[in-house]
Parts: sequence; structure tokens; C-alpha cells
Amino acid sequence: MNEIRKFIDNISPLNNSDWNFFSSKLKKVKFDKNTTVLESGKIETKLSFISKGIIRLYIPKEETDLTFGFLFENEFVTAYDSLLTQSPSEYQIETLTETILWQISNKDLQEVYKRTNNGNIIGRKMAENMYLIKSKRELSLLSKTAEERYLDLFFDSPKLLQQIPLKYIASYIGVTPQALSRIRKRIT
Amino acid sequence: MNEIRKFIDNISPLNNSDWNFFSSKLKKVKFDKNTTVLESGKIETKLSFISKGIIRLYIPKEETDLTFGFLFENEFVTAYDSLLTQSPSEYQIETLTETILWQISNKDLQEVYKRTNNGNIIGRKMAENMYLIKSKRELSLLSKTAEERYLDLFFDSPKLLQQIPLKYIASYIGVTPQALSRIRKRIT
DNA sequence: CGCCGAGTTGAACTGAATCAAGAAACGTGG
DNA sequence: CCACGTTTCTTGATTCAGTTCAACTCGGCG
Repeated sequence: MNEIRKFIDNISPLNNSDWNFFSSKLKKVKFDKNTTVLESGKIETKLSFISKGIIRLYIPKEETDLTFGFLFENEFVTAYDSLLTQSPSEYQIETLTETILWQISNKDLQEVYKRTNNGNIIGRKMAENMYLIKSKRELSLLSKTAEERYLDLFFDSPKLLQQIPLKYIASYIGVTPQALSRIRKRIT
Repeated sequence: MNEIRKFIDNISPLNNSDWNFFSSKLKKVKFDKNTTVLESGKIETKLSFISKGIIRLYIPKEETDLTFGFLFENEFVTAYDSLLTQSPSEYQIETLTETILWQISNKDLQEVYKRTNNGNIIGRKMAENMYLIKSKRELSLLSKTAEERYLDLFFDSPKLLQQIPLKYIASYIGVTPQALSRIRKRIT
């Protein structure tokens, strides 16, 4: 839980009473490897902090599904679109390794926004942060080649990448597994 | 100004005193056609509401620049990344037609967040909204063909499209003007 | 009138998709 | 702990959407 407070304080510091309120709402949950945390079509009701494990966010498709991100230890994960709009999630969330999450329900999160001093600020900063991530991604998709995107990802989390099957990375980068296999070959 | 209040009330209603505070900060500015509103490299200091006109958001590049969006009447426009991080903007903002903006400075906007009841909520909802837009765009770039993206755009704002040079639309869709010209030919 | 940028069209080229088949890694049951 | 089957990864051949380079047309404007 310590890590969670650190993460949040980094966004906007919480006083102890606010933190106590927030943390009292958190529930620890454990998931096996390759387990669905949120099924696409369901409405997202939780915000989760990854205490341990790796998570993939994707849209399941007939043939190959579309991967939108990998989340690691000490990051938050949620089907944010669905959480915000409270409509069925296109996205599905799945563990790639054994995973431990701390979860707060959307209901409780809204309470935090209302009841605590900094709740709304944190909510705003979180949304702003999510925006900045997507904005970067848009730029990457528009202006970079698949190879550059692979190298970026490799640069960001080299070790973690080794734990993720190539086909998922390919899907995140926006190419087929075959294409990524060739890119890899080319650059080594 | 009426339109601005309508827009904001749609996000989260403001009481009169909050609105008065906010609207007192707005300044009306007029721009000619093809005029730079924000130069890339400068820090964004304003949030602008488009009262009249069409605006293009892009990153200037040596050869062809990258277009990230078109904004129309009764929408907000800003180099949001730069506004949030207060670092130099990669993005440049330019009018495509004669344009009238209502602008509020970032400084005043922060005051609105602080001083008014709903300021933070609006700030949050605005960020959430910006996120949702980018999220949609990411999906479009990852899963759709250039042709599909063109049709989407056409479907969203058919009339407005006619006022935007093809080369900018091509850049938004992520192809060369030649390619878009052929797509157009193909689908008519 | 002549020029210039925008748009169209053509031809050659390229990166990635698709189809297909084989090799390697992985896990599950005997 | 090995054997088998399934899934993942690699490699090859073909196809395709889009790029690049280039030439030509059109419309507006000095």
C-alpha cells in the first residue's frame, strides 16, 4: 500500500485523513496467470493498482486482437473509457503473470472525489495524465514506423518485454507477429 | 458567450456567480484566415473557445506536417499537452478560415479551478473528455484503414470538410495527398 | 496573362499483410 | 520425467496498400 501512496503523492499529496479514507476503500485481490480481470462487454467498476504482475489491455477480435497497452508493477490499470462513461467496455483486461491488485470501486472513488480535499484534483490530474499518454501514443502511431515503436518499447521496459509473448507486442506496435519477427531479426 | 456557457453547462452546470467569474476572464480575439494562433516551440498559455471559424492542430515538419485535428465552431481548442505540462508545444495552431476566439489565460483558468465550486470538476471532466477523444483516435489509427478513417471524418462533418484542403485531411488520416486523392476516386 | 499551389493521374518501388509450412517452446497427462 | 500435442515463433513466397517521383490540369490571384 505504501507504493500506492507514493504514486498518488507524486500526483498531488494527500494529507493523512484523506489517505486513510482512500486506503480504507482498497481491497487486495490476487489473480492467476492468464486470467481475465475485466471481460469486454462488461462495465468497468474498479480502479486497480498493480502491486505485482503484468497486465495486458486489449480489444478481443476474431482473428488477432488489438493490444493497447501493458501495465506493470506500481501502475494503475482500468478500462478507463468504460469507467468514465459507465458504458460497456470494448477493452478487456488480462493478467500475463500472476498478479496482485489493490482495487477501489468506482462508487468509492466518486466518494473520494466528493469527500476529500484533494480528491477532485487527483481525479483531474489522473485524467490529464491519461490524456498525455494517449497523446504520445497518437504521435507514435502517426509518425513512427513499426520498427521505431518496437525500439521505443524496448528502451522503456527491456526486462519486462521478455516476459511478454511476441504476438502481443506485435499487436501493440500495430503489425502482425510475422512482421515483428522480421523486424527483430533485422535489428539484431 | 452564450454558446460557451451552454457548452460548459453540458459538462457540469455552473451557478451564476461561478459563470460570472469565469466569463469575466474571457477575451475576444479575431484572427485572419491562415494565421498562426500558437507557434510550435512556444508554451501554450490559453484555452480558447471557437466562436467562429475552423482551426487546424498540427506539428510542422520539413516536408509534410502531421495534422492531429480540426476544430470547429463551438468547440474548445488549445495545445493541451503544452497547457498541462507548461513545456514548449510541439503542436502548432492555425486558422483555416477567418476565426473569432474567446480566450482565457491558463493563470485565470487555474484561478477558476481554485476559486469556484465546480472548477475542478470541470477541469477533470474536460481532461476526461480529451482522453476519450484520443482514445477513439488511437483505436482508429490501430484498427482502421485510411479509407475507413476518411469515411468516418466525412460522416462526422461533411460540410466542414469541403472547406479544408485535401492535403490537410490526408495528413490527418495518415496518408499522402496522392493516396487520399485515389481513395476519394475509388469511393465515389 | 502568366504563375503558383492544389489536386489528379501514372509508373515503379517498398514495407507490411497474407498464406503456408516448418521449428522451437511449453504444459499437461500418463 | 518423458512424450505428445498445442501454441508461439520463424522463414519463404506472393499480394497489396501506400510511398515516391514525375508530369499534367485546374482555379485563383497578382
